[in-house]
Amino acid sequence: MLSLDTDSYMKCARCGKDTMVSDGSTGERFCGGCGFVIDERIEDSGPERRSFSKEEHEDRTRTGGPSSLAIHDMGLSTVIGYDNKDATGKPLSTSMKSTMTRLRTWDSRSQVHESQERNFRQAFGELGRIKDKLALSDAVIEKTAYIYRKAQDKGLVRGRSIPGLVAASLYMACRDSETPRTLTEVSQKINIKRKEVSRCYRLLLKELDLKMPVQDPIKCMSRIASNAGLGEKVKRGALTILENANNMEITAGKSPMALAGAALYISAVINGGYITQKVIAQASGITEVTIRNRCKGLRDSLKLCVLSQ
DNA sequence: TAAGATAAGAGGGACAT
DNA sequence: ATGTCAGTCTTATCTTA
Repeated sequence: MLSLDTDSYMKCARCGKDTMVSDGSTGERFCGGCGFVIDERIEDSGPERRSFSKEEHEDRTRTGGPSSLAIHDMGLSTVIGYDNKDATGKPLSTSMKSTMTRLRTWDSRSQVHESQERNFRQAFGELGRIKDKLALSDAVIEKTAYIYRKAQDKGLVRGRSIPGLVAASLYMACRDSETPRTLTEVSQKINIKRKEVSRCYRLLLKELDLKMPVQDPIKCMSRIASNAGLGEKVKRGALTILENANNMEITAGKSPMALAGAALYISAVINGGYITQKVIAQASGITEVTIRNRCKGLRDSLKLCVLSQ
């Protein structure tokens, strides 16, 4: 009798029933039948390309997957249809029509009822734009939304700048999914002071009790290499340099981008490629001075390496 | 002109008070 | 909570090859 459009139907991986329920606050999903939990559902990054109504079908290229954490209600709300027909297609009686009108009103109100949800809408209004600017994957955006929701649950949003926290969540999502984006990049593209983002990031790290992997210089390397137009051979050379440096334990506390850049520079020089420190510096977003300093360290470690062999 | 050196300052972590 | 300290990175400027 109600015409419901919902995309929450999903079979449980354990019991196979259509009883998956999602926790509205965190986006975690569990099976209402057997209790099977899919934690961190954003880990499975395959885009959901299902559609359950004509409108949604036409719309899906713009909105991404029909169920997204980046939509304020995760796209899981029910919508009461407007055609005033029952499930078999027969017109509704007059009294039922007025009932449905009333239900519709309450239904639409409840969707934005909580201030949390309004907050979330505000926070994610421009996320799509940012995604394009930083060339990020859907998975990272989903993770950003997941982290932001966690922060919201902890009450970290109140009294703080929403863009700052979104930026911090985004940076955190990048770190977590090993997508090398620097704090500076993120803050520049979102147009917030780096300091602010960095403060929020540390707050999240502390309050959410999360451990972030240290940025891998090797991941940064290929990015710098392509920025600077360096070849495969140079990259391989830089890789061994970085591995040596890791073994020598001189990498702790150093900026991974700087290490990667310095390794690439040294490798390029060794392999006869002509490249200036300036180019590397621009490609990595690190100053020439820092590149030089890292070069010094890496060269020392390389010398020691050769001597000990 | 590229590379190296030096100095001053910002921002943050560790640690003690 | 606040201050100090060592370490990193950045900006700016000067020197060297």
